[in-house]
Parts: sequence; structure tokens; C-alpha cells
Amino acid sequence: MGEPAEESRRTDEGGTKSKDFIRQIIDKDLRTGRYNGVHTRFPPEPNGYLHIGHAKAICLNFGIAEEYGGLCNLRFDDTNPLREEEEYVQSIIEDVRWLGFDWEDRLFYASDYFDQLYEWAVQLIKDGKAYVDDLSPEEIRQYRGTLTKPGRESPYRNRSVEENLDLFERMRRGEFPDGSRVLRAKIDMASPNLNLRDPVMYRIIHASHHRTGDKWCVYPTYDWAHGQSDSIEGITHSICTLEFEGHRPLYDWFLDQLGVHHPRQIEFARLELSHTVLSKRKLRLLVEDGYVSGWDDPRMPTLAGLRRRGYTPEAIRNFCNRIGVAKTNSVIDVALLEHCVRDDLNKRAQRVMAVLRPLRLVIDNYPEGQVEEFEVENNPEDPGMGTRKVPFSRVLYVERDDFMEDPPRRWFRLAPGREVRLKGAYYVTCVDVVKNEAGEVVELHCTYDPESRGGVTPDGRKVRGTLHWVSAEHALDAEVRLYDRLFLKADPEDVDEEGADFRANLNPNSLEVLTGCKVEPSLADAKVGDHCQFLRLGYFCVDPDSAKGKLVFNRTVTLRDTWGKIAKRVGAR
RNA sequence: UGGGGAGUCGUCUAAUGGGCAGGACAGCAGACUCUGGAUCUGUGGGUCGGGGUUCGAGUCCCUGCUCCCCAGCCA
Repeated sequence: MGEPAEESRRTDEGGTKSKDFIRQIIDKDLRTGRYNGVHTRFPPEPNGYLHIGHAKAICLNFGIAEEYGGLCNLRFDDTNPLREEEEYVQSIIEDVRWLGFDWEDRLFYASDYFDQLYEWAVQLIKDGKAYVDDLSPEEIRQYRGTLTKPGRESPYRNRSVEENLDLFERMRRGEFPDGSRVLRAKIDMASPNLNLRDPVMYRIIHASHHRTGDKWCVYPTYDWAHGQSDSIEGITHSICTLEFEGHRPLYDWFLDQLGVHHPRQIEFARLELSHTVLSKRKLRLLVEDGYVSGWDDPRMPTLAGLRRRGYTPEAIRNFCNRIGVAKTNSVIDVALLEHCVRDDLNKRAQRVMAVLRPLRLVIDNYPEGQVEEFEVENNPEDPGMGTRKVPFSRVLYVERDDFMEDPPRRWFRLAPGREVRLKGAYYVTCVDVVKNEAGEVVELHCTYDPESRGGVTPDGRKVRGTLHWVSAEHALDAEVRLYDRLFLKADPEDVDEEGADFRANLNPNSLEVLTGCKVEPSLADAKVGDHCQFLRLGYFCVDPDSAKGKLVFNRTVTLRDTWGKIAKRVGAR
């Protein structure tokens, strides 16, 4: 409680302290005594899967609570039985946990408060602050006015308290059909803020709710449920996104009329990420229309998708802490997210060798039938991760991309007559190239230098290139799924043709499935979810589609590719 | 058009009773390297426009411009 611990303050890379505007407001509230502690909440509606944008809100709410020695609740905003499902509740719980946050025994639902909300509505009616309206949805819209013209009062606006009480009670009992009546707050039909033009508090929905079943047929709207739920839970700072800014006067109004604990609502800009979409509607469309395999498709920006792709909670949390919090609408470059996962995996992922597009390499002067085992470091960033043995023999596989018959300038890899190092093993020199009738290179012949055992020679001569490889005889087969950005443009909504939508910018090559990949035998007992670095290629993780004897890897992200940039300039590839 | 918000390097984000516009990602250049990885070093690049006030303005005043949100019985 009170001031945050010094060491938990957010600092930038330079070490200077800087707090976002929300933390500054909280500091002030604590200083002035408006609140004595900090209690936040993360309030998702269970109508879809959580995505990276939610991660920002989760890290903000749970992070702030932690920093200030306060608490953060997980609360499902389940006020609309038509859209919400238990499946989503479960996935959300799983995702928030996976991200690394704990709400202890404070898992709540807005539906926990339906009785209290109903009582409070009755209280407002008695106070003459709410009334039952018989207008149809269409009429309500017409009476609301427009942005520039004030609304008109409903002819039912001045019913007696008794009649309102009676009607509201009968609404609750199920005497009226859906849409026939609503309960509205009596505020001001001429307000320039449309949210204050007698907003709807209850609507009739004869549908069963995932938690309250058929107990209710009137359900509170967001505006009526949210602030009161915050109040009941003793929330101090109700952090939400910018689009609710115009609702704050209403949030405050309800709480003031009721005279109950009054949290402060603070709005911040939701996260937007380049090369993807982050709206439930669009994500749902991608899933339902089969553009992706599901909510957890590794190309999806959902937490389930990112997890399957191989992103770690640490990488995502670090990302959320680095993007900042402000009120400016902004789009974060997905490159920052990629940087964060590389940064995390670089420190933790075990290095292994895998050949994605195998090319046979025969070492002519290596004894037939001989097998050597080389000890290779598991992670040069962390010697503590130890070493492993990798078998080597006369016939190997190397990456097709690592050989060029007629290489451009600055090519350090294999080519006729070139000598390279096979990581941790020997130097080999390409002496012959075998092609098929189509003229494609199908096999390389090399000689090795026995003196170079272990990857260094007594004469100390240098080779510029070091290649990864696997022994043909010992290699395991694997399927590897290469993922790329889901959308071609940074802004998927940037479409040329009239009538086209973001789907026109879908990247047709966002998924490439490679079969017949060869991986080193140490991967034999890799488990689903395991992360590793395929040397020189990128970070990968084991997909749930894997089975005994059938390994499937997802590429999380490539390594930074300096050669790729050079090649582009040189005009190679 | 009414109301509510927001404009700082390419992209995010600091600079808070006016005081050298800083960092990160991305880019570029180099060093190092048994991953063309990692690491290290260096480098270019910004205050929406126009007026003011001031010794001094991203910050204060005036004015203009641009962008976002609101007319669900969605959240």
C-alpha cells in the first residue's frame, strides 16, 4: 500500500525514472489521500479469445497492482447472454495464467452482481432517476437526436414511480417480449454527450446465461453494470481504453446518484500492431472463414496463437512494458515484438542443428562406415546449459541455400572449390557437384581436412563460413512450418480497390509447410512446447500436432538475417 | 456540423511549477565471432503550421490544420 517500492519502479534503459500518465495519476491519488491503496481489475467480455492487445491491458492492470502493493481482480463482463460463452471464459483464464498473473481468489463475474444491480435500479426508479420506456429500438434511435441536434424526451419519460416500479418488476418476471421495453436513466435528452441522453440500463433478453441460466430475462448494459461492479469490488482505478472516454461522465453519474464507493476511470490508447488486425470481429472472421486454422493458429495475434507459435510469456510481458502507455493512438511495429522474443529466446533456447531443405553432401575421403561424435555447446550465451554429442559420418545433409554454383561477391558459404567449416566438426572443400537431368544440384562431393577436427586447424587458417549439418544416417525426419506476417501491408486496412477489405492484404505466403526436413537425433524426445534455436535459421518450437516419431516444428521467428540484406543489395538469391 | 480526446526521429516513447530534445525498435557503418546469430562501437533522423510572451518555448498565450471516439436494447 502507499508509495511503490523504489526497485519496482519502471525505468528506461538509461536508468532514469519515468512514469506513464496513469501511474502519475495514481501517485497523486495516493498523495492526496483520495485512495489509500491500489485495486485494479482486468474485465474481459467472454466473447472471444484474448490477443496481444489484451496483454497490454493485463500487464498494465496486474503490473500496477503489483508495483503499488495492491490487488488486481479478474472479472468477466458477462452482461450479454447472446454473445458470451463458457469456452471463452476458460480460454481467458488459461491465457491470463499463462502470461504469469495471479488473481488468487478474486475471480468475479458481472453476473455475480445482477441482484445488487437490480436493487440499485429500483432505488434509482424510486429516486425518479430512471424510468421504463415503451419506445421501440427504432423509436429510441429517432428520439435520441443526432450529433448536432438535441434529442426529444420519450412520451413515457414522466411515468409515476409506482408505474415504473410495477413495469420494471414485470419486465423482470418475463411478462414482456424482447425489445418491447427498456429501463433508462433519466438524465438529459439535450446533452451534447449522447451517452447522457437517457442511456439504456436494462434490456429484455429471453436467453439463458452461461452462469445464471434462466434466472433473468432482463440484463444490465455495460454502462450500468461496469462502474457499479467496479464499486462493489472496491476498485480504485478503473483503467480502460480510449473509446470509453465519453462514457466517463455516465460512469461518474451512476456512482454519484447511488452514493457508493467511486473508483476513478482512466482511459489509455489500445494497442495496435503493424501487419496484423486486433479486433475481435476481424479475428473472428479470419477463423470462421478459414483464413487461418483456428484461434490458436500460430499466425494469429491471439495469446493462444502466439503461445503455439513459440512466444514466451516473458517476451510478451517485456514487450508490453516497453511499448509505453499513453493516450495517443499509435501502431507498434511488429518488429519490436519480434525483437522481444528473440531477446528472450537467445538467452534460453538450446541450439540444435536442423536442415530444412536437405542437400546431400558426401565426404569422399572420410572412411566409409565411420562415425564420430562431436561435443557441441548447447548455448554460447549460457555455458551452464552444457554440451551435447552430435554424430558425424561420411554422408551428411546441408542446407540447399548454403550452396551456390556461381556465388556472388561476399558469399562465405559453399561453392565449387570453396572451403567452409561444418559447425563443431571439420573443414570441408567442395570438389564436385552432381546434377540430375533437369540440371538441379542433387549432391555435393567434398573432401575434409582431418587436421581440422573440432573446427580449428593447427595452421590457424581462417574460413569465413560455418555451416550447420546433420548426419544422414542419424538424422530424424521432421515437418517444419514456416510462418510469416499474416498481412502484406503494415496497415491491413490500406486497400486499393473499392469495396475491398483487409482480407485483400492477407499474405498468401504466411505459411509454408516443409516436409522431409532433417534434424539432429538429440531432438528425439523433444516435448510439445519446447523451444530451441535451429542454428543459423531461427527459433522454433514443437507443435501440438507432433506425435511419437512425427516431429512438427513451428518457426517462432527468424534470426536477424544480415546476409539476406546483403543478398538483396547484391542482387543475389 | 455538437461533444470528447490526441498531435515529439521511419515507429513507439521521455523531457511535469519554461532551461542542452533523451531512449528503444527499425536503418546505416564498423569491430568481434566456430551461428552472416549474439555482443560492442559509431552514425543519420523529430517537437503539425502560423503568430506571439520570454534572455530562453515541445512546454505558456492566440490562431489555424490533421487524426481518433460518440447517434447499439454491443462492450
